[in-house]
Amino acid sequence: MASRTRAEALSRERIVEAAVALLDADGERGLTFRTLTERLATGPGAIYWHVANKGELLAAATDSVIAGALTTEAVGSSPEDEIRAVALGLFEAIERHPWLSPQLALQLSRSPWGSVTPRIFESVGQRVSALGVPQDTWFTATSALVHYIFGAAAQNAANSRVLGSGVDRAEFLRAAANAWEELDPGEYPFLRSIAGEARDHDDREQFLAGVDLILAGIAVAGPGGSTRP
Amino acid sequence: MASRTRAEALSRERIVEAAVALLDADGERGLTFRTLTERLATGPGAIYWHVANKGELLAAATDSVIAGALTTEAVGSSPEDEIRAVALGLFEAIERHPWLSPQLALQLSRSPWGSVTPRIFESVGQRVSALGVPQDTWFTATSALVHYIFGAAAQNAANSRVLGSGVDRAEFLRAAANAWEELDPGEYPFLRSIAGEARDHDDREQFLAGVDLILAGIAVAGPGGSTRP
DNA sequence: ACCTGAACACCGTTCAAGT
DNA sequence: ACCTGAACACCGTTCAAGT
Repeated sequence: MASRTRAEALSRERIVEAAVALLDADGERGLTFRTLTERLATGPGAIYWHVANKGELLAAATDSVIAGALTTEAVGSSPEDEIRAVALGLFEAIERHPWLSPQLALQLSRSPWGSVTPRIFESVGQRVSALGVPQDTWFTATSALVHYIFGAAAQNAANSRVLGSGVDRAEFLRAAANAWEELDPGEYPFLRSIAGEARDHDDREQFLAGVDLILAGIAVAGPGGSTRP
Repeated sequence: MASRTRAEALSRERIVEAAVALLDADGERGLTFRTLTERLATGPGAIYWHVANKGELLAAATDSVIAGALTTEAVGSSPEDEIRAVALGLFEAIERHPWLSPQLALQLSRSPWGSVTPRIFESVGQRVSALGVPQDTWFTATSALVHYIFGAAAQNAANSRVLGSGVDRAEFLRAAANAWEELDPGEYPFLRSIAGEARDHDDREQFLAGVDLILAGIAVAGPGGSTRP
């Protein structure tokens, strides 16, 4: 214990930084107060002096990574392109840090007024408000975009996690498609029908197609108000 | 212990049923093997005979509730109306069982090829394929709808959970809107601008507006292919 | 085949005590 | 003000033993 050199004074930032490293290395089960104290060469009490509990620590780790992903915004020519860039930035952040997706969902479902969700809503919402559609559609449009980004990125992260563990991508997609094709035709006609096209698709391309679909909806639903009869 | 009447033989269904009841009563922290064995008047070993581990139990509980929500489909006149009905059914299931939303996100991000996600994709996707848009847009369209449903419902469930604990709805919305209005105008111009309209809105109405927005996008993006230049 | 229940390894958190 | 580290309550899971 005395042999371990203490780098510098403990701080909230250093703790969050270490937490992110542990999460990146081993997922959520990799982050415990035991592993954290070992890495920081302290006791649990020291961490509790800077952080209220584990939930707050996870929230802070999530917030830190998301903030980083949102600041690297490529300035696009159009609001649409900027929205695509922000969406892709979040998509890639979740791909790099797969533990983010359950965590984002937890933040969303536990305290949507926390710091992470507002940050993302603000970033997307600013571009939505620049699209030139009526203000009363801004919130709905932003919601649709943000929720789609979270969900699609989560699903993609799950795939790449499997792929990360030494599985061939083509083989994985083939296996998944085959599994879908072997579903009961009476019960799962839809999944069977799209199994073929799932076999060879580009994840990023597919993701952006969804963003574009929602952008198209915003453009058409905007001027005319609701499309519902 | 001997005083407790054992209702009938233990089974996977009885265990899942008890798990749902515990989750409904106290959320995810309400379900432990201690509370479960007490409720079922057995030991942990008995439960492990029917269920592999806690993760599988949570997945089974989620699957059971979702299956119930999907079978109560109102047969609508148009595919659009049926999609709205399915969406609203899921929305209300998540509202009734708030523990569903983190759980659905977890299922999605851990094993999208599990039983819950395919079930929902199938139900929505069947209606999407009946919309008359080209087949190569089906998957994207279904993804956008499903992810939006999950995300928006999660956010709504978080709100109603706060409201459930004896907080007045109007007061809550006012407090949230006020909090948004007090954000740094330089950093959060968008959230500030929509704070007013958040003050009085109907949750279900708002949710369906998002579904309609995506439906509009499907209709317009469908025939012409991608809208991206 | 199905169930019992003590035991195990591990976890988040607390707190009196130090500096 | 900040840190130490033993201790506590609780958790999921196992397994030899029963029926």
